[in-house]
Amino acid sequence: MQTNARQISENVDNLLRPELSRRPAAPTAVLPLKTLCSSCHLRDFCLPCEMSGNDVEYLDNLPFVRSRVKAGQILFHEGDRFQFIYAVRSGTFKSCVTLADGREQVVGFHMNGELMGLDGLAQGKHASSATALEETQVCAIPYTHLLTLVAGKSSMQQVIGKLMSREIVREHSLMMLLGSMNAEERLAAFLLNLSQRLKARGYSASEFHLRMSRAEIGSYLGMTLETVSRTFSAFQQQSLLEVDKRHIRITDMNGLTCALEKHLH
Amino acid sequence: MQTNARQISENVDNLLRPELSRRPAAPTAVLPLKTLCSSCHLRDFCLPCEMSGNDVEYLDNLPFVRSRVKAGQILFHEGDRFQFIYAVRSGTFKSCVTLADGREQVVGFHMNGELMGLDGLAQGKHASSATALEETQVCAIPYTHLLTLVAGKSSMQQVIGKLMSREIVREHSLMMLLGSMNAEERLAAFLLNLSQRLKARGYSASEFHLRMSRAEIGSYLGMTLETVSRTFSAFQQQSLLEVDKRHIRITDMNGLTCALEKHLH
DNA sequence: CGTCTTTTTGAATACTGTCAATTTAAGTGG
DNA sequence: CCACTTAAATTGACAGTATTCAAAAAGACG
Repeated sequence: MQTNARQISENVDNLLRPELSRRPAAPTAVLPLKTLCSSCHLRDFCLPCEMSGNDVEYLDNLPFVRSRVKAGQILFHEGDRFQFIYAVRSGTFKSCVTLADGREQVVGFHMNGELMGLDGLAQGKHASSATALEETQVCAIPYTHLLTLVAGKSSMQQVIGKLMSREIVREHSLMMLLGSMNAEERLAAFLLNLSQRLKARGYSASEFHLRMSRAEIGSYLGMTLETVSRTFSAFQQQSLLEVDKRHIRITDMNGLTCALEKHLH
Repeated sequence: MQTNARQISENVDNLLRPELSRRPAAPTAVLPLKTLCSSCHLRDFCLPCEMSGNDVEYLDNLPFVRSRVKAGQILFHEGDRFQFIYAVRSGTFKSCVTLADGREQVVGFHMNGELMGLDGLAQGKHASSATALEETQVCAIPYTHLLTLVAGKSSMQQVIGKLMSREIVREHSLMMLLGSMNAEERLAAFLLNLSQRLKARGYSASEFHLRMSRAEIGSYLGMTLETVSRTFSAFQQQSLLEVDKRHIRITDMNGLTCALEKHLH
């Protein structure tokens, strides 16, 4: 499972600061091709979002590195030194926190254009780990470079603050979900959220493939994998979904939305 | 319950920008006394924490305003325009998010030195509300002023990022709690966290008064007020605590810590 | 083609929620 | 100061939802 994750992280690091490099970078892990933020097809979802055109071109001076992470590999571990924030270019990640006794909790799923690693700033160490759920590509953005780049540019400083704040808001919703929803509401909220994010990226809102296992969904939603499976079956019986393993087709979007508010009489 | 909260917020605003004031500021709500960050007794917990001495003195130029909020009053509502971040000077707040159907979830309790309102940056509107649980005092720090003040001072920019990141990390723990702990573990985690924060502020770690109701604790921990009450009784029977309504005495700190890990065999 | 993992489903259990009654504390007003 | 009202907390009985344990089916992979 968790193979050369640190290796990759080091490779990214080494490319950025070759003078510190001890080992040659693994060519399979790093894509030397430089894509500029200003011309990136993800610029409306990623770091550049909410920036003015000028600011985005300013971002092009950022020495970030694109890197591949294969399914099951870990991009960064809990406790790793915080150096980069990562933007997902393609594929899906999960981020997890681990309890002393080994219990693991999925705290987020991340798809293209979304940022990971912002929780590392607090302690200078990552507070969660990020694992690829499929073949993925990420941009590793060196945080200190980003800081110096935006110094003085208050419009750009704001953007980073906003992105962190957005993460706080996102976690609020998840706490709401975990704290006061039943199994059906949780899964409905999860699917509708996924649907929206896919739609915003130009994919179908009603038909998609889950990149995560029942166990991972369960960990994220605070329930067991069996309950996740049963709830999928229940939705199918209510003719809200068609489920075939990880392939989902939402046949009654309104009905699913109602399942979110079913709790009240 | 929720009386002149917006009023107070406006008063703070008006004091800072008197040219916009329509109504005189309520003198009971605002304390004109200026306390400097550099000489504040909370500087090690609040905004100045992790700043160098020079930077803290720089903070003294910040035109923040101290304000009183009485028990039950709301400092800011969900959806209010984001202008200030608030630092608790004394007393306790809860912050809540509300679902469309009216369900409310407590997402945090805040005591002296802790910041509130950072979630408002994302949308320019507060994503949660803050309600005083007792007689309180807060410093209202105008965010745009703070931004201009730290512009160019990268060491100070960092601090704001760290504070937001810390909030993300804090919410991770709560998600862990809500997602994978049972009632006893949740209450134990809550009490131990409270105990630590009180201790850090020079109060007793083992004996304290809860400022929040059973219902508020329950909302925060994702359980009903009855279960909270029963779990308090259970801890009392296990001789971990002595409970008298809201007065708590932890008689077996180790035992309580063990209750956090009881879930494993 | 066999092994391993993932998913589904069933049955029994356990935990927490719901409903209800009681106690205690805290105000309120005559 | 006391009767009255209201709110908060405790406790019991019961119901319901989700978990646990177990088994079987369906893919995925070498």
